[in-house]
Amino acid sequence: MAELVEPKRARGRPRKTEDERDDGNRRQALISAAAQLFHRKGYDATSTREIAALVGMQPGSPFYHFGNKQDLLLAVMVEGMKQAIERQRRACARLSIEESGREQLRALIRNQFDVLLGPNSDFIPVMLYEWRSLSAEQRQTITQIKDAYEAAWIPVLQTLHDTGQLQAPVDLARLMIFGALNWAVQWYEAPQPKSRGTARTRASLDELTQAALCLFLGAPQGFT
Amino acid sequence: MAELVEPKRARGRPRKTEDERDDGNRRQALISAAAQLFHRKGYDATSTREIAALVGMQPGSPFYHFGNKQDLLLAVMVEGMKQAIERQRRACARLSIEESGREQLRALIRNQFDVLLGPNSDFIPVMLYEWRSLSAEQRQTITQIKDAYEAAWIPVLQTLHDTGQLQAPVDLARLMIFGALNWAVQWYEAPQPKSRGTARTRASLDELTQAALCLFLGAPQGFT
DNA sequence: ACTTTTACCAAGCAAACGCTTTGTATAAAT
DNA sequence: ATTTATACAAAGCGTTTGCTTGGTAAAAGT
Repeated sequence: MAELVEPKRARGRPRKTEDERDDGNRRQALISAAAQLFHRKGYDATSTREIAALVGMQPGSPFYHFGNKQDLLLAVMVEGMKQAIERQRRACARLSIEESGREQLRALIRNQFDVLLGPNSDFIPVMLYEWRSLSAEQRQTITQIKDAYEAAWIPVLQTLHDTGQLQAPVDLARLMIFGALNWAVQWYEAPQPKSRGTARTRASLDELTQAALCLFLGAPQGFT
Repeated sequence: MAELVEPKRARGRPRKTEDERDDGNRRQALISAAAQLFHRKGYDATSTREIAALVGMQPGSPFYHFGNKQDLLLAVMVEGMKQAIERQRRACARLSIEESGREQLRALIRNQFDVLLGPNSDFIPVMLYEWRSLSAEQRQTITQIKDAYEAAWIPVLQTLHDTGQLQAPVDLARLMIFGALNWAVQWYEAPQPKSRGTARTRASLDELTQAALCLFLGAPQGFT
């Protein structure tokens, strides 16, 4: 957090070798700061001045890295989806081959909760709740990326539907399941690790995952 | 729609009899216009000038009826919840006594979709997606009203849980169910009544309700 | 007849906003 | 040694914003 403000970073032209180098970690700092503020206060209620201040820049400087405020918003979303897709890919790859449909769905749901509520989770909530502020073509861009992310869910839900574990139509089920999960950013508060007198215990992400599975598929049971 | 702009309404002091009169339909027009614009463009992206223009007022005039922009937002939400609670009350009252838990939930879900997506449905989406723009005390106000609205769901879900039709914990189930339903405002498009060549048929609110019931409770079945 | 209250209009103020422009220190490339 | 591209700082421009102020026509009350 303090690291973002202080370092008075290296200047001058970095080596732009054929693999195109590390490509500006100040730019990345702007994206992170923007994600944080967009998440906490919303896109319209966040000024570019605040974002600049959070990374220790002057008010006009972010516009060297981004053409305008909208482009910065798009960058936040693209960055978030890049991470989410990569994590989903790994979560699916971890599953042993021919795992049950229920366990496949569990892995997808758990990953979604992680992306929504886990550490470093400012990006995706911004994408979910601020996409109205994008231009039409920007919307098209992230819609494509989002479709690619959601595509992984369809075969899993189809299998569950075919085996009778999921009764609702697959396309509507997908939309409603995403709703149930995505809505958690509105109410979820992470459990405190060790506090003395907090009244109620807060649910962990594993408990949320379990509850979601029960809600959509019912209690675990043998084969039909 | 044209009615809002034209009439150059009656002036002068209305009779403030002991039942306090009809209380300003110009004020109501402002609330409706604000709901419409807040829903379409968001709170921050809507200026008070636009709201004034939509009802045919000058830029400063809304501030005669509302102390500030936030108060107008709160009025939109309170108005929406008032309607929603009244409709929910009527929907529950229509049910015959000792109806099954499943049918009670169906009535609640159907009403929720109506409130979210039916005609005159600008108010509640504004409440769901713009409550961050309220002050702390305003948030408290609508939280109380919302809790009263959601309270009707708890005994129904508890019954379904006790009879084994709903396996997930009641409190988490409630949150996730509301998520699944509320999220529909992000993707739902009403079905066109009579068009020639629209590719896919869009789901009706009844179909959505049926799909939601199947998703949460599974296929309908006899008694355990 | 007169006073009061309502419901605005007309005009504008101060602050904040996104963004542009100009200048400059630094470091890589030549 | 010189050039060139980077990564900003500094200043500010024009517009939009929420909101205020002062005035006023007309209905309602006395």
